[in-house]
This record gives sequence, structure tokens and C-alpha cells, in this order.
Amino acid sequence: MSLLQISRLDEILETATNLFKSKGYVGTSMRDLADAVGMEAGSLYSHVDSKDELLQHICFTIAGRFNKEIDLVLSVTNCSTSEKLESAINGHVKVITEDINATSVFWNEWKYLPEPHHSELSKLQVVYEHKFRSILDEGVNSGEFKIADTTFTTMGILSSLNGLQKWRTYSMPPEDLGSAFAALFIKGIKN
Amino acid sequence: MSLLQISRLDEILETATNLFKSKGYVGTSMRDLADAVGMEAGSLYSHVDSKDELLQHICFTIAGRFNKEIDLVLSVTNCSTSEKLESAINGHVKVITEDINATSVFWNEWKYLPEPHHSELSKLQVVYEHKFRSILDEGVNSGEFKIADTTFTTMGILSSLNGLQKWRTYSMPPEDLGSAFAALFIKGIKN
DNA sequence: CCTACCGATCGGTAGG
DNA sequence: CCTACCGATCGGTAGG
Repeated sequence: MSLLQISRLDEILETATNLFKSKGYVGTSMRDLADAVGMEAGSLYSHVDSKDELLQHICFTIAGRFNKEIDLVLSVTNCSTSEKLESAINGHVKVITEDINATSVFWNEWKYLPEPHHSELSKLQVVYEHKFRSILDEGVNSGEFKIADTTFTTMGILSSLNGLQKWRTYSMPPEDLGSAFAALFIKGIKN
Repeated sequence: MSLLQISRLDEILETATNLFKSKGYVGTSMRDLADAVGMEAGSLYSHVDSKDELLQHICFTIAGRFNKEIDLVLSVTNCSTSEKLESAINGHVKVITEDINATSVFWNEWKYLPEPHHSELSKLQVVYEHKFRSILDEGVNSGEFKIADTTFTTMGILSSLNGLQKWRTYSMPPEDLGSAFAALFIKGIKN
């Protein structure tokens, strides 16, 4: 029983995520959040220390998931670089689609994090991009890929995937999106 | 002289754009804006009717530029579809890089527009995406492109370009970005 | 978890 | 374009 039970704090975090996504972090008041979970504004502070803390938790949870996924991909050795890239893209898409609200907050609201959290998260993002780029570099070195500027291509691919959080609808099941992105970037659209 | 003169309203709009970009629309107060242009908060209202109006102006200006660029591309007939796609990508990138702050506000803050403006802008975005997709459809019909899902590919390409507003740095001059994106999507990275 | 409240700040207005 | 101000709301706290 208790393993399946959702704690009050978890409920507050999930509700905050939904509100931050739809109204923005600054546009969501602690009273909005209190109303949504069914308590008074002041009572929230027996569960969390501050509004900032909620945003911190959401952003670092998502950043952690992104880095965990890419580390998993980089630890595999017996596969082609194309397969590795497809795995990395699939992992990235999985993090986004499995919690679209939290990912949305992560990307659109992290600028409101106070220091030192803002700088810490920025570093995590840079580390992630470097890991992702290392796959492209590996493919260039092995002759499997032809890429003039791996930094540009890394950002181009990641931007495309991250845009998912703003799509109104998907034209395919979420689990197919990763492979579709991989095919687009690896083969291109030229016949 | 007067043709080169920047009106007080233009100065307010440009300053508001910069503030909305860095602090967000909700996170920017009319007092922040007043300080930045060197007047008192109440005085702003002799130039604008409301805070909303500033956001409206920024968002609809950018949406107008995007649609103007794509209409220009669609009016050209004597070129291949690949060339047409590259032109569309170049036009899109041009709008972004020529006014990165305004484009950033357009994408990240338009959700705060009150109705009916929010719905109007949403329609403009859908119209733009349809126009862009028509280029891909044309390429598929002529056999020039091989695309399983043009809706997906349209969103994938546009998401990638729109991500530009969040890039910390460019690894190439802004005017080269469009062609680099076009090459990435048309040819892919496979050697 | 509630009641009652704090000082600060919000978008916007009246009158000059 | 300024001064002075409006009611509303903000994040957060004290005491129970």
C-alpha cells in the first residue's frame, strides 16, 4: 500500500508542474497552487521552503534524466555510430514524452532559477550537449558520418527534439517519434 | 532627419522587447520598463494603453514577418523544390536572427496574450506551418523528396530552426545558418 | 494544516 | 511627462 501511495509533497510537485507549464512560473502564485491541491496558501510552507524550491526540483529532475539516458547510450560499445545516435535520440525523446509538462517547465522556466542553481543547471546542459556531440564526432572519425560542423549539427538535432514540447499534436505514436527523428537526420529527405 | 528619428514609442517597444526576453512578460513590471526608458511608471500610459498591447505588437510583428517571407518563397515558380525549401529555411532563419529578442518573446511569451489575440496568433502559426508543409508535399509529389510524414517533417524542421533563439553561441556567421540547416535536412549526415 | 497578517509590489488612473 | 494614489495580489511568516 504505502509503496503505491502518493505523498502530499508529490501531489504538490505534480500540480505545480502543471500550473508552471500552463501559466508560467512567475504567473503561478502560491495561492493558485494551494487552491489546486486544496489547502490554504500558508499551509504549503509546511511542505516546501519556498516557491523556488519547486522549480529547482522540477528542473534538476529532468536534467538528471537526460544525462542518465545519454550515459547509458555512451556505455554501449558493440554497435554502429548510427545505432548509437538513434539510441541517444530515442532516449532524449523518451524523457520529453514521458513527462511533457516537467520537460516544458525545464526548458521554458529554468531562467528563473536563483543562483547558484541557475549556473549549475547551465553546466549540466553544456555537459549533456558535449556528450551528445561526442557521438557525432565518433561517426565523423570513423567515416560513418559526413558533418562539416558537429557543434552546429548537435544543436540543430537537439533543438528539433526539444521543440516537441510545443507541438500541438503528434502525427504518430510517441514511441515512434525517436526513430522518425533519427531517420530524418541520418538520411535526410532527398530521394 | 525625421526619417532616422526613433520615436519614443519605438524606444519603449524595443526596451520592452529586451526586458520581456530576459525577465519574461509576467516578470517584467511597467516600473522596470519605465526605469529602463527613463520615465515614471504612470507616464508610460501616455504612449501605450496597456502592458498587453506591448506584447501584442511584438508578437504580431514577428508573425507577420514569418508569413511575408514564406509568401515570397511560394510566389517563385522557376526553381527546384530543394531550392524552394532552402529559400524558405533561409527566410525563417533571417526573421529569427534579424531580431532575436523579438522572436524569442514571440515564441516564449505569446501564451500570455489575452483573447481574441491569442487565438488569432495561433491561427497565423497554423497557416504558416501549412504553407511550409506545402513545399515538402510538392517535393514528394514530384519525386524530389522522400518523406513518410510531411507533417512530422515540417514540425521537425521548424522546431530545429526555432531552437536558434536559445542557442548560446553560433559556430558560424548568422547568414550561413540557413544553408547549413537546409543541407542538414536535405542530405542528412550519413556519408 | 488554518487564521490572520506582514511589507512589497503589481497594472493602471486622476489631475495637473 | 510627473505626483500621488487606487484596490488587488504577491511570497512568506507567526502562532496555534
